[in-house]
Amino acid sequence: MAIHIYNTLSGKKERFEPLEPGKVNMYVCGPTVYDSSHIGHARSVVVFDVISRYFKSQDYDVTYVRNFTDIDDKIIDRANQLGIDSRALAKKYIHEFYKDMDALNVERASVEPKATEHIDRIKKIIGTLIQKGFGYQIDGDVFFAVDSFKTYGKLSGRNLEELEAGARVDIDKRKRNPFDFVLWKSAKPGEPSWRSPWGMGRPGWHIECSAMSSKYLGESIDIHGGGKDLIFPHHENEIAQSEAAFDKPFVKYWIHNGFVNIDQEKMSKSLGNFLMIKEVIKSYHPEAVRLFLLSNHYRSPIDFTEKAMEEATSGLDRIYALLERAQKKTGLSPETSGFKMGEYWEGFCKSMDDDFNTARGIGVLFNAVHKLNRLLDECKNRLSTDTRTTLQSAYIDILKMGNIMGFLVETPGTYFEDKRYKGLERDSIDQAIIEKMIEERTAARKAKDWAKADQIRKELGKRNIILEDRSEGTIWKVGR
RNA sequence: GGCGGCAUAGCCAAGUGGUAAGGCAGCGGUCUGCAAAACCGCCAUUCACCAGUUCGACUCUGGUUGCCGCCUCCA
Repeated sequence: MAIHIYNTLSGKKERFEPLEPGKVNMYVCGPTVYDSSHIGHARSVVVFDVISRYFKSQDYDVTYVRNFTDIDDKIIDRANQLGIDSRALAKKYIHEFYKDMDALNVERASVEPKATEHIDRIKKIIGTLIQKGFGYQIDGDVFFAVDSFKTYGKLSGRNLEELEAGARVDIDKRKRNPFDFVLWKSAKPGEPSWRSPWGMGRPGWHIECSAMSSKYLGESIDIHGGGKDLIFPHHENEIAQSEAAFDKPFVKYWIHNGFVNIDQEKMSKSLGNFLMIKEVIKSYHPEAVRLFLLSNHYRSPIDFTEKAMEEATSGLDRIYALLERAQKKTGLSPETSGFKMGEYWEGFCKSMDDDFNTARGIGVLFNAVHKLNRLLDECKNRLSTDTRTTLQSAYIDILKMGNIMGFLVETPGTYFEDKRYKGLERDSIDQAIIEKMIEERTAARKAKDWAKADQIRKELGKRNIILEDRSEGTIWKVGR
């Protein structure tokens, strides 16, 4: 079964055939580091993290490049505002990005290059573009002439005439065409700058990706990704630059993820409703965030709401509860090596092969959870060899699916313990008191003093403590 | 104005030209001292609306309505 990908360039799902068999070269636009990362960044990064993991699981040799834009107008503006050095600002937010993404269990990309470390290569490409007649210099600025690139607009499905009709771009009279974009920008006094044949300046936004992508992955690559908003103009401009400079198709498959809305509204500066990752993971388990982000198809918009997050949390609890139950009852081990993947893994792969349909994949995961719970209910005492094999197979499938989607990495014990601890902290509850009350209740139950037992449970309920009487003993958890 | 997307049960959400995955919530039951958890059963004769193609469409085509995104920095 081959992987099929929706390619923005063709507007269709296409069978994935890498340029070089068995290898995947993938470039994803990373953040401009002038502020903390928000939940929208999380979606993009998580989606491509899962795509990369899935390719690896299908035995592809993946080279994944995700850049940092660490020189840019916004960074300079913000740094000036704060009265600090723009390099220090960039460094700070790169550090924060890693902190957030580590918390979300995002794997590091193969290469994570920074624009400022590739200035020479950027200048070289700009030189080539000027020499080939695609770029022109005015004062200290260098522009790309969109009219010189015949297929300009092929990614976003626009043409220059249409664009001009509804033009709302800033009018720079020096440009030959309003849509010409800057390759090299002259520096104002005090701004970070590099020496160049066109004077002191810095790279334009788009050119860095052409430079870094070609350096680490080659002049033609398999996959280039990013948020939907990057299609125009950023990715359109990247195509123009790269193809004009190298005379080769730049990217075979373009993948774009949809937005995250907050309570049905787009995150925007005017609404001030940017939801930062560091804030979200204070309230919700990072794995629940991943489960939530992957519960819709990556191209669809997804609405971040408290309700949706609570549902994701319930779902995650359900899976961990099953894993715990399975381990305790049967001694199934999380060791996956040496076991063949079963029907659920197969179903999961089928979903993933269809344009990385994680939403369907999660359905398969819950089917497996359900099946295991049922089997565990049915055989209360002894397990037949057949049942055991079935159990082990489904169990490993679940872990493997979790591994691709980047959750279920904790042991159930740790997961629930951590959850209790956080709940206690949040509600300022004293654990010793809770446990003492539970002991009293256990004694009352032993004495068949149901009235007292129920009274204690009621008391605990008032403190948001929920009990479960299991055969091995009573366990407790903190409610939401 | 141009380009693109979406409309599936109370909510979220997959989906194939052949008759609607999954999750959350709800209801009935099993289990339990009672609960909780888990399990069993129920929960869209119907997929915005109207035409058309077809033996047959939620799935294809055309139109209508509604919502959203991009076109300006943005994941």
